[in-house]
Amino acid sequence: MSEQLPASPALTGQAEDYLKAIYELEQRGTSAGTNDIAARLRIAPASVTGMVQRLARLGLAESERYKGTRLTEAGRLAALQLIRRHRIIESYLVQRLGFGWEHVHEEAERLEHAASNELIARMAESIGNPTEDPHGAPIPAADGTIDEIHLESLADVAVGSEATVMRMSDRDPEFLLYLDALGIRPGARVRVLAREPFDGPLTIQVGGASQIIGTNSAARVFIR
Amino acid sequence: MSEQLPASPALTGQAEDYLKAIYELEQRGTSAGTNDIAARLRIAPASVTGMVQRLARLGLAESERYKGTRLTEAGRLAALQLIRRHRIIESYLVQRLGFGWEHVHEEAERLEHAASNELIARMAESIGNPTEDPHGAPIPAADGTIDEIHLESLADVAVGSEATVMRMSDRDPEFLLYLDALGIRPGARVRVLAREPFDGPLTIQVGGASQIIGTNSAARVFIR
DNA sequence: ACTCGTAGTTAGGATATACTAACTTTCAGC
DNA sequence: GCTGAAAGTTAGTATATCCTAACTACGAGT
Repeated sequence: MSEQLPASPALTGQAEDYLKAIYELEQRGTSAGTNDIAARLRIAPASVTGMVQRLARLGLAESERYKGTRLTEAGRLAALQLIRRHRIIESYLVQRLGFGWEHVHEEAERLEHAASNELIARMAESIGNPTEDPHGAPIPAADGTIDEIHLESLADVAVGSEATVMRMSDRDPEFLLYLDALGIRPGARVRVLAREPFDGPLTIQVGGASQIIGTNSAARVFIR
Repeated sequence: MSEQLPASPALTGQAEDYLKAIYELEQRGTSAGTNDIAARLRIAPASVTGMVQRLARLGLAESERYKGTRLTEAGRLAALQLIRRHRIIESYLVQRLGFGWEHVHEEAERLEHAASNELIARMAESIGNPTEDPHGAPIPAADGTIDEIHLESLADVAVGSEATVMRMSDRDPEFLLYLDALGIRPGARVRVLAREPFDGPLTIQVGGASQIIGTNSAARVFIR
């Protein structure tokens, strides 16, 4: 009660960011290479090498020279705690403070390092302990349990079928605004009416309206 | 809307803390000496010298070698922005998330550096744009306007008179818990029934109950 | 199995903080 | 106006990040 630490005991915000980046890269299969991590955090690859070794020293990651980096169980836990904080903050900002879903990522990116466990617990409770954030991403439980499901993307839906929008990345405000304008958000039903040849754009039906969406965009929307 | 910076453009959290410390020291008359700042921030005096020079280079403070440090108008503004964030966060945590008033200082100390102006504005609005925080401290307006009033302390109240509790420091959870147990919080009416000689403890009446409080404690409670 | 291009690392430096130890100023009181 | 304690500064380090430039290792394709 009196000793609420921000997160893992004494990890810097930066180190936390690395853990999260590595976790997310591992998640999407792209085993976390130095360049991948660097790209994700928008820093130079040379900077990654050192931090990754530090994380290894702390027992949070394992890295073989010239091979990739993997999180240890401890590292995974720490990453999931951070992700939990991030997603609860996002949800809270949308539900209790009227933020648009396209803005909350940036805000959460900063707050996730400063919020105590108690604050997170209270925010979560205030919005009914949700299991998904506003972009459809699952929120890890306080003990690190999480339901990472593999979802197909809208780009892979067969012409004529219908799907439910489940999830999209939270990182790009412009993109989220675009999706919102199309009516594409978690829970929306989408029917693919047509697909142009040579990997061309899709014609889709969302909430009665017919829309065109490019392959790149469709590939970033996950459905079931 | 899209470019909400945390505070002053590109000040580190540490620099912000120095500004706040200097502001608060100036406020209580104690013109901000190197040792005063060091004590407030719990760092070595030697560390202060460098930062103070940096703040001077940034146009936020003026410091003469071996004399004290004063904020410039720009520094004062930046400090007030930070204080505004701090006090709004404290108020929000108490009113909307059920925190006890004794815990919010610590939490706000971290969040104040991470919260965007938009978040602060939304929090403030959610709780009706209060003008005082839970400890009775005035909340600066967004433009830096503030009502710093000099208040007398409970230790100075004449025996037999009654006063309204206005304010106390937010920094010491134990002390706040103690005050709370006595029924002393902003708005409470207190009557001084007796004062022991030689600067001795006061007997006070709060909400019907009669209590004893030491001079040190009474000196930290401000009334009108 | 050789050879590049890509991925990754090391070397060397910069910035922001903080610390301790040693030195310098100031100023209050004789 | 001297002097010693308190206040403040400088010097030298340390850590955590980050960067650029230069070098090395790996592995895919001939």
